[in-house]
Amino acid sequence: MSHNTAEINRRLREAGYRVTPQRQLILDAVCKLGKHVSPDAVYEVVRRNTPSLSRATVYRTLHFLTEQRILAMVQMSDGRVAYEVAGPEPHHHLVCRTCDSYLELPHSVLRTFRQRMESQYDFEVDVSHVSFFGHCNDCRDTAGA
Amino acid sequence: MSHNTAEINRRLREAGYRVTPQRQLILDAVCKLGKHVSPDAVYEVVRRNTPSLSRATVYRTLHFLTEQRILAMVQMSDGRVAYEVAGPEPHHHLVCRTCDSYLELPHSVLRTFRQRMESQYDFEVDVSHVSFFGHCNDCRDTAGA
DNA sequence: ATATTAGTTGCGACAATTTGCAATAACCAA
DNA sequence: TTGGTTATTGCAAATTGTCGCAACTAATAT
Repeated sequence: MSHNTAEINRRLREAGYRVTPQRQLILDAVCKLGKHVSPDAVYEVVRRNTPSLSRATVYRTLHFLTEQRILAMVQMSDGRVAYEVAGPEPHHHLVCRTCDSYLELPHSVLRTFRQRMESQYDFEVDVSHVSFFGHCNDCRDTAGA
Repeated sequence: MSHNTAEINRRLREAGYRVTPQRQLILDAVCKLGKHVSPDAVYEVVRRNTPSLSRATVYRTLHFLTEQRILAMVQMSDGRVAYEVAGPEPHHHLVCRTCDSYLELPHSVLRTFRQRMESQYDFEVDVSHVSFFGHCNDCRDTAGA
């Protein structure tokens, strides 16, 4: 269990939201499945114990937990999204378009970029969990261009 | 008309592709609709003149013209994509999560970032038309956080 | 002009995700 | 513990985007 259930529940209730069995099941599933979990994978896991839990609830809950910064959403190269438990420090991803593997970047790599956008464009960039796409060392030779 | 039809047609034919009425209609529609056009908006426009033109063709053609670098694909904040006629120089976007407006950034802002990823991680970042999300000057006050 | 051939299209089915709405149940107060 | 309020769920339908395949047609050579 890589998340503090009691702490999370308190946060949700304080913000006026409810702690439901569905939300706990879905969070546990993401947690158990590890990094870059697809909505469908979550659905498959939770439905084993709770067949009545609907797909719509999975999607809505993943969004909700992301808004609450309990989960983080990661863009994959095919346009779909995956989720992971949000650590204390946000980080970024280099996602390979060919093999879908990824590297994690420290949050700091975008610090100066963010400051520049701030001062030059008055635009506040959301720099948590940005995905960059391209080709990893193994795939760049075969990928052409 | 912000694109050179004859030049584009020549490029396509030289690469072994065909210039079809559907492709021309779709390109004209993107052109006419301006920047950040959704696939559905394109579909609605072209079907007025050519009701038989299918949704699948719109999606396939937008992808195709993007691969040919005649169009550029832009990620919007809700995860969907929009298209625009690709200028000679690629550029990036700062997209506001609240009002969906956007600012354009010169291609050069990511040059050093790209070089850093290259040398530190052996990862070749695709830096054409990257979208960053956040809040523009008008929306940041009301957006909280 | 006509035939050839291979790139494209349209259709229908499918997969992925979102949304409206009525029923349910978490939370809080009494 | 009970009741009221309202956030949340489940269902089903609607959206959005993809895919396989047979029919079609743009481009080229004859």
